[in-house]
Amino acid sequence: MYEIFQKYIEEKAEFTPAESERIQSFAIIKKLRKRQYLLQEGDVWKYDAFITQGCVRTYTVDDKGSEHVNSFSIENWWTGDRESLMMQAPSRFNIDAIEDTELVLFTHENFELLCREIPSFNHMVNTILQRSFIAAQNRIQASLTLTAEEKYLNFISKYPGFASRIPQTMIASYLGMTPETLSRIRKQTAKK
Amino acid sequence: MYEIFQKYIEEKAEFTPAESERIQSFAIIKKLRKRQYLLQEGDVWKYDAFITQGCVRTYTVDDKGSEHVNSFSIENWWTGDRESLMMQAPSRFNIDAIEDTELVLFTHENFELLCREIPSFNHMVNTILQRSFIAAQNRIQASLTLTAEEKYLNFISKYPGFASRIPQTMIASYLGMTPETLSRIRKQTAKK
DNA sequence: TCAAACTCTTGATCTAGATCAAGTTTTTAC
DNA sequence: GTAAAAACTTGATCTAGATCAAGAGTTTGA
Repeated sequence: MYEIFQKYIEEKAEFTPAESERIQSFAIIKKLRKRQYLLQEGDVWKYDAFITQGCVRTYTVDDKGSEHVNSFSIENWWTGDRESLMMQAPSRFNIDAIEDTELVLFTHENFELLCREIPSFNHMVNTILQRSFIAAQNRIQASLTLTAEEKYLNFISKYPGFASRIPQTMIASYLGMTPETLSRIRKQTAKK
Repeated sequence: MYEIFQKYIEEKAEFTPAESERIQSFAIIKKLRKRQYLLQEGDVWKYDAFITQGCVRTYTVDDKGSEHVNSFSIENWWTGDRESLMMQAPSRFNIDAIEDTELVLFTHENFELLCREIPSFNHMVNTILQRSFIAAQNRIQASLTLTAEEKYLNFISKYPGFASRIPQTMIASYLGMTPETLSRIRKQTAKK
């Protein structure tokens, strides 16, 4: 499924055939079965990972054993733990597959090499990072200003399609509320 | 106060004298009096802004007129609205000075030019962006997992010194709680 | 320098959402 | 195909933190 990644980068920037080949030469294809881990808490994350098919979640587990979902990533998105990658430190996060998933991985050394060698690749990566940062800012803003119901409505309007493929329990966790609260909200909003 | 910025970039990367001069040639020095705006909601943000002295806050105002503080930035940090900058769209944020403040501004065109011309500048900017993203992720994680008291303790341990120069009302807003709640938490924790 | 306007504190009360509990439906795995 | 395990729903009750209110500092600006 490398073609999906190929198509993605060609939409974002221009590459010569030689550059495309260079990029592909570093790509590692990885498949995950549903529930399989991509990263476990305590391990150091070493890749830049792009999803070509499927869906993963990034979450932490607290002292009481409850899970807190930090993010979902589906096809045409990136995943991983940037903090662990950058600091070369053990990750606080777990990442596992919600569905059978296919990814394209690059070791971070190779990824940085590509950034240095290919200006348009570097520029693309930078743009993606900026967008990720903006999305994170918006999520913070939402968590400060919205009620539980507004958070849910905001979520489904921002990510239509997610609600149908991700269990409600996980969505509730992502939104910072209990599954019971989400269930009641859904009942409420369905009426309207 | 350009020297403070000079010192900052030299700690982050290596620059030839010609490069340093090139960077400085684009710098705009800006001073803000306490309460003065750097950016008002509805305006398009056009700069990359570094604080050499002082402190600003970034916040939104909701329909009911209440303010929600998104972030504080002090000397040796960057500020601005990346979303407005990137999309060239009116900002949802206000940025104003909590203290008399001095900044170094670059128009975004000049800033991008510097990124293209000077690889170490580009690399530095990229690193900063990555760190900002990581910080945003951590803030999301904290907002999902911590109680009000834990959020406050986390804040003062992460940003010692902030508590003494920023009004409590604003800190409460940043942490997503009311000033009354923060006041009570401070009373509680002072005892221990 | 002094009144007006903020800022912080403390108490009383309220409420959105959490927790606990139990039943129902859906998914999974052999 | 079916039993066990998850996932979801619904109701009853509880609680962290919000809201409302009022007094005590502190800052500010003419």
